[in-house]
Amino acid sequence: MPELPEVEVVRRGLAEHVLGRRVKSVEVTHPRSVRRQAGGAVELGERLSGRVLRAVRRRGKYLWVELGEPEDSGGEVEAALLAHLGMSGQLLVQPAERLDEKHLRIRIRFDDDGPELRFVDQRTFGGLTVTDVTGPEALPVPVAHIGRDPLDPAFDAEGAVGGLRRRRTGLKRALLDQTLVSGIGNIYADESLWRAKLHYERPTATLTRPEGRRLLVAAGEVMGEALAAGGTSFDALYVDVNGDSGYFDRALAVYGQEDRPCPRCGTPVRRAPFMNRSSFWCPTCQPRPRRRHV
DNA sequence: ATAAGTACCTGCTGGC
DNA sequence: TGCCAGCAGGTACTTA
Repeated sequence: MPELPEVEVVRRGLAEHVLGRRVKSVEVTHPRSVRRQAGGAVELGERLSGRVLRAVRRRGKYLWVELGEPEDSGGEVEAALLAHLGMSGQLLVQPAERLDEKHLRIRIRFDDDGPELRFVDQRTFGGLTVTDVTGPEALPVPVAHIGRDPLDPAFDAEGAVGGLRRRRTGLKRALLDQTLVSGIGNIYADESLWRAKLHYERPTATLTRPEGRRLLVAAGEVMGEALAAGGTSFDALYVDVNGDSGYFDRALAVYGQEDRPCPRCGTPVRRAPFMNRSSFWCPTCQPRPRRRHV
């Protein structure tokens, strides 16, 4: 469910509501939500309790909160609370007296007895872990292999174009692979390809440099616009930390728009199965590539 | 080494 | 009305 814009909305919400707060206790109500944590629920609680939540950071769809001590004032960070929302994860800031959500998986209480942080996740593909951070950028270990995303000021677009052209696969598969460019999921892949007028099965090896630049610019634009709209929500599964939905779904050109007119040319949008999901595209603006030599 | 297939979950919708 | 197949925003592991 959540792709970069939705995760960034959550990041901003956390920055607003949990920074500087000291964790009192952690309650795990579903083991799968901590399956990536060495030592499971016990170790998560031990590594989190007593720590103060510092900066909230994000790369692609990964989100983490740097952990500090009550007395320190922003020295070296060695650990972080890492979150991935998977397909249906939510991080909610809720008053303690609020009734538990049906799919509440992890609850984090704070010393100040203010609103608690809840991880709610219907499908349990997401999870929380406390991990060490590594390298000059202090990235959590599981994030070290994730590429920068198009909204990162240090994103290297030329490098990413070169990387795309070196792959031997289809364009959309390459966009969904988070190692080259991160943050793009099924919705924004289709929207980016539509903006750049490229077919999702275009072989990456035949992509020209200008086409590659166009695609990455489109990806940055569409995700930036979605962020400004508060993200995309089709239903209550994607919400910000206050439980509110975004409204970028109204601006989607092709995703979920089968048989509706392409906003650019009016041709009915098509849908086809792709990687156990769906791809949506305009057959006029994004013609299927003719088989050509590389 | 890279790319593709499969597994992991719950809940909702639509067709029969 | 009920049942079941199909589908949903993602990643990680295995296999070729």
